Amino acid sequence: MLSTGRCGRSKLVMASRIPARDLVKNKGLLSDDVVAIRTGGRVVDLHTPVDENATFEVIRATDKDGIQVIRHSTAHVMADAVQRLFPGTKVTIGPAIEDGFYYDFDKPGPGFTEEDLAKIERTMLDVIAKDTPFRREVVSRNEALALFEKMGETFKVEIIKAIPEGEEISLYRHGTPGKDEWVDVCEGPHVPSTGFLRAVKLTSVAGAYWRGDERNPMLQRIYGTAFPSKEALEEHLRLIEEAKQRDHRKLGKELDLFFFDQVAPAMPFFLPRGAFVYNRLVQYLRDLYVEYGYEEVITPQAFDPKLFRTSGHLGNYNENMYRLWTEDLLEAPAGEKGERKEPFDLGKHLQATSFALKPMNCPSHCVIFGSRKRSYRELPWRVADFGRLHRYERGGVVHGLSRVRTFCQDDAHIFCTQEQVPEEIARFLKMFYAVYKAFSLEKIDIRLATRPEKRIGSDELWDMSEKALREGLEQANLPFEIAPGEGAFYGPKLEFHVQDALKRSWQLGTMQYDPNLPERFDLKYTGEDGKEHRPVMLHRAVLGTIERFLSVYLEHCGGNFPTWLAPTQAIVLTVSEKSEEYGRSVLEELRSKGIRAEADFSADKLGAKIRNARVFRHPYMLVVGPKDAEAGTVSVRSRDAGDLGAMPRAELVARILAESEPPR
RNA sequence: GCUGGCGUAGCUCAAUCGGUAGAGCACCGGUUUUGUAAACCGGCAGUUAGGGGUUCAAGUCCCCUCGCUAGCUCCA
Repeated sequence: MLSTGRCGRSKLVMASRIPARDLVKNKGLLSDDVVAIRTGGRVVDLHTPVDENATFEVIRATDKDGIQVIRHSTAHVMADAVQRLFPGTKVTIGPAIEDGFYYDFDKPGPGFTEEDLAKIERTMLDVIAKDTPFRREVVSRNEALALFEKMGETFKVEIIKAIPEGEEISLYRHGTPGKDEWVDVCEGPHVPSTGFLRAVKLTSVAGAYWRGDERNPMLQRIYGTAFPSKEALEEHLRLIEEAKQRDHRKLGKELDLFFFDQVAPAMPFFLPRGAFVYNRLVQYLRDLYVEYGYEEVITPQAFDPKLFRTSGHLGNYNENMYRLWTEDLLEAPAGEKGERKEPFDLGKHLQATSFALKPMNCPSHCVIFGSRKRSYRELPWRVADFGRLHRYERGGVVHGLSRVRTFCQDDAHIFCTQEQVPEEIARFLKMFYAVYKAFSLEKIDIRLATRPEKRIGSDELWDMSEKALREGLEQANLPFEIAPGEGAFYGPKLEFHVQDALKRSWQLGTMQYDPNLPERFDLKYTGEDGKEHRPVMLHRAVLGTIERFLSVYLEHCGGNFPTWLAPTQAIVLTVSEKSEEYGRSVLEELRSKGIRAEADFSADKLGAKIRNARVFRHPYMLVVGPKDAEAGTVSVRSRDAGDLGAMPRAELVARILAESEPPR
């Protein structure tokens, strides 16, 4: 079930086929760590019959594909253990995933508990200890259906029925035949025997919909992971622990950056230190906007719902919009001659009239564009907006700063001609890469998301828009992948997937091609030919939202903001209260030079002050005592470089100022 | 929204079977005057998220609401 590979020619060439194991053995390549081979473009395990003359390469337990084989095999062992411990539980699917595997179960009664996981894990270890081989068997569709119908495995029956006619159906068994054998319909591949599974761990349990559709019944999903060795598993668990330590919600509290309160669910309160970082990010972008030719506007917060009816958002995204009512809306408007045919429906009336908090900036920018006659000479017009947006996100999806109900995008729209699109994309990409380099986020994968099934606009229009984005990428000479059907309903988009220090990938910035809004707002410019033309609109954001970017960046840098972004760049620590006067003069000098400095003049011992300062991860700690006062120095301890020794005050000031601008 | 889990002082966490709500940090006061990762003493701090119920007795058991959380679904 790893993938839906094809194997339609098995009947014709049976005579010359041998198990992959024999093929590997014949070539003298069989060793303990071989779990599968790659041949004819697919991965098959050692149980699978292959052409005896096939060319192949071996896949070892430590190879990427080998680990997938191990994980999927572990999923089988887990399902075996679950069905043994919880009779009546039905199996569904159990694929290998990025960090491990899962298996979805239909369990009668209550779900699995943490204690259940421990029990299941122990039973799995028993199965592994018995080291029985995985056995592969090819059966007919009817044999497979009969077997799983008899077992009452209704989900498996559904899966078998969905396998296309003519495709080979294989079963995999492990355990002792006639005794404790376990069978699953499965395409493989699997490891040779259960004993190959040396390092397994169940991690969590959660609900998941059958076939990923929320209209379907919810199943119980158990997540686990497996590695070729105990050491690799431990390293993985260590990384998870590290990620927990860097969780931006934890760092936000520790560093006094932001917090949440029940009075405004999923809406962050930025404290002074967090607000500084937030504003510094915005300032950074504003500076780049000067360089890249953007103009910033400020637009209203709340709008007559007519605006969103024009844009098409009302109706489609009604349930995600915050609406405002005012006292006067609660009364029925006076009808014509005081007579009304239908009773007053307050709900409908409010829906029609109450203002909406803007969930995006684009409609306002269309209003601005359309507010007067425009010339082709004005294009491309790049209009930026740091407006506050609100979206009522469903309860289960909000998460720290990464998914909130009020946020700010580093939003801009580019109104231009069709011909200008590739050039604009290239220009955006240049800025995008400059920004991410400045944050040392340098591994970026680009995906071109193309037309989805549910969409508006003609195929010709989509052909043109997708071509424009593609040409932009090609012009910038950047590699990209296609994400078929992943585009927005109104146009294709570029997604930027950014990898952080812990090798996790995040989608942050975006660029979207939108031929829809200019149409709906009937936007026009006068061309060189004196005639009216429809402009094209590009939506784009570099960071995405400030909030989400901050969550990713916090975890990326572990709270160690670079000097240019740190809310406090240096903290003065006096050795004793006797040095307060000198410390104060250092503090004032730094501040007078525009350095963000603080001081700890408390009666704590120096060790305690250093410890406190380290918790806040200030880039510089400046120890001052009688010796420094005497020499006019500060003893500098750098967060990143350690003890730098005594330094003249002017030298320190120069050093910090040199680090106070973002890298370019 | 769905399936689980959780909610105790500003923070991190205790509280046995349903039997007097407690500790460290932070904060406030005092002692100490310190040279590179936590000095010492004392004090303040709680409608145990909110509401209802069971019970002689509820932080603990049951129900509802709110919030958080792991996933699922969603993300214009």
